[in-house]
Amino acid sequence: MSKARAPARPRRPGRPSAASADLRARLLDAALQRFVGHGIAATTLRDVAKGAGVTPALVHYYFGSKEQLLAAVLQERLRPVMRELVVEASGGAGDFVARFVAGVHRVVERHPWLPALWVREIVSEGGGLREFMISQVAPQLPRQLAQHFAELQRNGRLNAGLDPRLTVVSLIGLTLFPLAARPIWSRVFEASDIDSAHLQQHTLALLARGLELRDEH
Amino acid sequence: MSKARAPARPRRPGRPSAASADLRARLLDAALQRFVGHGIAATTLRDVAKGAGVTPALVHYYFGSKEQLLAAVLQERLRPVMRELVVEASGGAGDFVARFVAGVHRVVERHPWLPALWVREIVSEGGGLREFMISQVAPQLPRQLAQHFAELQRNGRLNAGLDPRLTVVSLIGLTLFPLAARPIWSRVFEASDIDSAHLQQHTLALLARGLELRDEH
Amino acid sequence: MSKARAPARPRRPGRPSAASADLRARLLDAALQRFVGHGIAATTLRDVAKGAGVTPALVHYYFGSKEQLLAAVLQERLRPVMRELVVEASGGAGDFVARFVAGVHRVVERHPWLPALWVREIVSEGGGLREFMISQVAPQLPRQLAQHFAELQRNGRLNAGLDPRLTVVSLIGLTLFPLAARPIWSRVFEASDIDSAHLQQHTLALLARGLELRDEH
Amino acid sequence: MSKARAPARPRRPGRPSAASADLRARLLDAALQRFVGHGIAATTLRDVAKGAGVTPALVHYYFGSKEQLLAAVLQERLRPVMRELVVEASGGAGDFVARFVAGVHRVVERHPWLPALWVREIVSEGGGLREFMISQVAPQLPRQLAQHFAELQRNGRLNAGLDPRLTVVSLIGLTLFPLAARPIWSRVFEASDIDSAHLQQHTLALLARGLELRDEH
DNA sequence: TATGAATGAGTCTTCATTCAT
DNA sequence: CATGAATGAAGACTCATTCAT
Repeated sequence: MSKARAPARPRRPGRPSAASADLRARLLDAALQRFVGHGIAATTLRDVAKGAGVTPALVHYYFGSKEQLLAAVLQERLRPVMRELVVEASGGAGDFVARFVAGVHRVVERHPWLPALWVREIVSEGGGLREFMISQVAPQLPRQLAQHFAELQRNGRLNAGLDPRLTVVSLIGLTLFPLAARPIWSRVFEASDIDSAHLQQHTLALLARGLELRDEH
Repeated sequence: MSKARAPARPRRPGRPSAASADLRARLLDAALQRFVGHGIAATTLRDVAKGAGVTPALVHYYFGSKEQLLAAVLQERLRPVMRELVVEASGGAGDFVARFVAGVHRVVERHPWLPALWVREIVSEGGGLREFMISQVAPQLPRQLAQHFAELQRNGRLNAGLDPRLTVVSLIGLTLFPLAARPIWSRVFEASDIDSAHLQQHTLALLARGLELRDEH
Repeated sequence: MSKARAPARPRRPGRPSAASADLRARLLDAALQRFVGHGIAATTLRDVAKGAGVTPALVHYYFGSKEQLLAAVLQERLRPVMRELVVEASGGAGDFVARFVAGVHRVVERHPWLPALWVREIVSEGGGLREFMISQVAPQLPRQLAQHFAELQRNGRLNAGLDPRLTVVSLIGLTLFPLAARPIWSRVFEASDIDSAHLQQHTLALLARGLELRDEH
Repeated sequence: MSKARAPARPRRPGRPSAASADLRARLLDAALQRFVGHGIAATTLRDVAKGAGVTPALVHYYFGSKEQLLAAVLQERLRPVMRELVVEASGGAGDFVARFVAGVHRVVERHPWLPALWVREIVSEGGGLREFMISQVAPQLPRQLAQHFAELQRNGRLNAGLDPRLTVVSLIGLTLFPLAARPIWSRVFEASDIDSAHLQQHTLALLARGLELRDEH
């Protein structure tokens, strides 16, 4: 992907028929699946084509280039899910964090591929989506959260020893990260008994005390 | 047809000359750097060679195969660092966690590439080192920590709402993960003011309260 | 590390276009020519490609692998010719041998590459086709011939000093072998005057007496 | 071998020490063994080196190039054996042929690798030794034999239907060739009972009648 | 005398891409 | 709208050869 090639001209046909729209969706799904399971860089058009039961030439024909296929997956598959993660930065402090944690779990339940993709392609150095994340998604949610935490702290309703910005990072490190790492700790601890509810409960138990959240009376 | 040969002769010379030992180290460094920055799967021998200023054939000559190059990097670069992470699972409870956090930071300061590699190749689905981690490294440290937490909890010295095993996960999600994601939050929050000490302080502030650690008097 | 893929997709298109069928045939011809002239092991895809005026990648595209190219040449070029060699093991004794010798010469006239390929890849130690020969072709013809000779011998119509099995070997050593070695004796004896008919006549003169074949009256 | 490379300068050291002469012999033996078993073209210097327990660089050092290694094997291993094949073209006619057949068998008994090498590298199209054979060895023996047969025929002591030159070819096709093909017919006919004596007897039985040899009274 | 280090060229194979149909 | 055919560039790996030591 990173190897520069001749720039691919945009190819999308004028107005896709119903059948073609279906096929396009299947291609995006197949691509997303490979991206999640094997990484963007390691995914070949042949892989995607095989996953969708079509020829590699077709995949190229629909998207013009591998790069544009990636862009399409981002815009049409990842971005909507990212939007679902947005949480109202309002309400009582404890309630707010609880809603965030529950929100992450709810989204992941609907899109179980999210944590894996997020870890590999956003958190990882040189991940294919990091730029996308920073420029398109991040400015909105994390900064809002950080500002909200800062305000709570000013009002004495957040543990004074914390950094509001790092608190956002911690929040993600305690929600999305454990979900991404689940295959590992599940095996290491033989923890097949830990389900989503159990995990949420643990996370909230840690955060409630750790953040010293105090709802306004 | 396939001209079967010995699969990959052990290439390391009996007693390498000084120059050769240097070069070997340079190759390992170059490989590690690419592994960290672009992923193991996406790293070609040509990349490594270019990074070390030699020909691809030489890389193959020194290690016999890409697979053995990876093995060498693991044994001689990653494994020693992993060993440094081990923390005495003893001492007062609060002290113990503080030592863990400080230990992670100390190791990462010496080996800044660790978090990135860890995220991509261990946490990521299908990461090249997950098996290495689970089979070689993991059994020791995480289980010890989990048992230690369980004991603390039985003695009423750990937040009763937590799961001892997930507490280990949380610990990592609050230390190694923020260090891996630093390039992101550093840019999103324009947080060039946050250094290692500041990050540790935040983490400990969250953990001290969150875990409700109580040292025995 | 090795990016496992399906080992070699069956590449032959469902219904090849006329042009593609032509090209495929040209590739098989080019491969056969190299196999005959330089040996299977020493033939590279580049050689075959150059012989057919295409790129090496195309050869791989058509056959999937060097191994499968060889298989195709065997099935579609060698096997049919081997079938032509089969001789009815019946009729009068002298007539039978005459038919065999004439048959070999007739086949070789049509496929002049046969003796050379046969010597290098079947007779030679480790030849690429020996297994193919022994398992696919040999069981039929040579054993039939040997049994026929044995029966003739029992009936007193074959030289009693011979071994029926070795007689088959002798038959080949007096027909296929001289044809394979022709470039040599042709040069050594400057024997450009010896044509196929002359050679057959010599062979039959030797065999008629040597085998002491007696037709039943 | 056939790929033209930079011409290798002759390297043989001035006067080899005893140890070096031993080593040289071991290298020649190892090379011959590989040549016989896998063919000249498929034999790498590494193969030879491994067979002799030395480094590939040493093989190259001793012979200057792969081509010169081959030349050395020819001169010092094959040529002496070829000389052993020479038969006095004299004596009674039947006796003469018997001596030839016995001679071939005797030589092969001492150098069992001869038939295989001969088939692959002399008889085979493009074989590495064909030129060597034609230019260095052939002129002597085969022509002498042909002339002898021609004389015998003029004197009515050889089957008049034969071609004296082709008779030489037949002689070889009935001796050296069966010995080379032995692994095949041994398996096809499950003929482990056929030993050298049996084979000679069969061959002589065929030739005695076939050639209609008549000793002068 | 011998060899470890090093390399350019070549091995098979895969990939994204183009294009005629 | 879709794809089989075709290819240049790159993938890991091997080889004969050179050269400093």
